[in-house]
Amino acid sequence: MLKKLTEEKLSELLETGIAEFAEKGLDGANVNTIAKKAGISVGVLYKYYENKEEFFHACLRKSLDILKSVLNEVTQSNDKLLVRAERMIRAVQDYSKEYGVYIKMYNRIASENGRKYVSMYAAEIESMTARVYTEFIERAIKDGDIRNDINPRLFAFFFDNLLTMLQFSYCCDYYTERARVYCKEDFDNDEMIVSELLKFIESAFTFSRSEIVHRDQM
Amino acid sequence: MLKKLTEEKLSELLETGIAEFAEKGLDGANVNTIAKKAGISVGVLYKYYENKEEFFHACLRKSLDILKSVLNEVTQSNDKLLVRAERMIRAVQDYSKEYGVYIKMYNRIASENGRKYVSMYAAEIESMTARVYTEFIERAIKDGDIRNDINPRLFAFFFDNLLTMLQFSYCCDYYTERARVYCKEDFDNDEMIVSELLKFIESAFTFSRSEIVHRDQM
DNA sequence: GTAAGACGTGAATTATAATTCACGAGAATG
DNA sequence: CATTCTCGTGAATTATAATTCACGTCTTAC
Repeated sequence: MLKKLTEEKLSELLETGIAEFAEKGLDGANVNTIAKKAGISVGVLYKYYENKEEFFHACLRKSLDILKSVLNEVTQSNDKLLVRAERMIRAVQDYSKEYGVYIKMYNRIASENGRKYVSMYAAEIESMTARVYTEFIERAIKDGDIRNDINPRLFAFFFDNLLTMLQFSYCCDYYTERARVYCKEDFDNDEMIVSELLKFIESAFTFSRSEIVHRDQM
Repeated sequence: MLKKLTEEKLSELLETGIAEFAEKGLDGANVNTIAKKAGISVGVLYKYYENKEEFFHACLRKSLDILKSVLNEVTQSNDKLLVRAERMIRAVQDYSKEYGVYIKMYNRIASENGRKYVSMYAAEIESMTARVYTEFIERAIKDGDIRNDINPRLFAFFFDNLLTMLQFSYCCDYYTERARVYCKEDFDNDEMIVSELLKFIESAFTFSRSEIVHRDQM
């Protein structure tokens, strides 16, 4: 059973690795199994990658690059904050099926502890979104689109926290179950999620305490 | 080097296990190492636990029980939502040092995939908070303390998402780095975090769009 | 068409770590 | 005080999975 050379086999190998690592983690996944599933021999895997960990990092990198490019696409726009927020929420929903494994990979490094590379990845990955969100919020404040009594960096942080958890909820077993515990059948109702989350975010960003007429005082 | 019997040695063993599993995960941690660190022999560990996985579950259970009891304590109160929210945020800050390992353990099952027990744990752990938060929001709506145009379960979900991410940010390497990327030095300013997060939550819960006077239109 | 070089193969090797067990040592029973 | 029973010890065993390498096939250059 001899194949010629490898071309997009390499890509397939990475995809197989991603699937396995996403499911079992760096320590849990088995290199021999990955090679077999990818239809190549272990030997050649080691021709391309020094060792298991290096291979893992290659898988991780590919995952993150894909996520970054998707994010980049979704982030590009000059719309108002809430319009962008809605676009992003919908993107999370739409891409969760297709890019679920990559999100799982993201979730995996995110739960690694005590490894030097963790904070490297964090800095790399989060810097982009942090900058984008923060700048956007700053601009929105300057333009008078949203309240001006907030710390843009922190609000960007909270905003991303909500989106991140939403991603996990759609893609990772535990978080999916958790979301179902909270939301019951509404979790399957994409429109409901969009509108309620937008409502939540909109209020947080739009209003300043002092100018409010409390509904319950009507 | 012969000890008598084991008493709170068992507890120490669990704590040692928790520390290791929290750091390296089920697959990454080494049973022999754990036993050695706990000052007992591997053999006796296997007298008490069928195998590594069962031991892991014992560690997990202990972690979760502790977290649940802390949560229970913090959750108990008849105060208004925002007062409770503030108490919870502060609790997250205060307990993050002391209970950091348990949160890491929580983070670990949360990032496990494709294991039957994951959804069991999720249902068990999240049910409690989901019920508490949801009921509380429902009551607040009925009492007219907060807006009534929201889905209580979803808002409870979003609220817990924010708290969960805050916990992770204080306890888990990746999330800490991520928080720092977003918040810079403000992440060390506990009061700042409390007040901004409260501001974020307060608006989300308190105001309904139609009754707002936009500040930027002044 | 053939010899050298390049590359993939997968069984064999090795490393690591889970699990066992023959051996005391102390406690309990008589 | 002897006997038995209980329980901990840690080196030895075994299981699992990472890594290697002797071999074969294909490619290419002449």
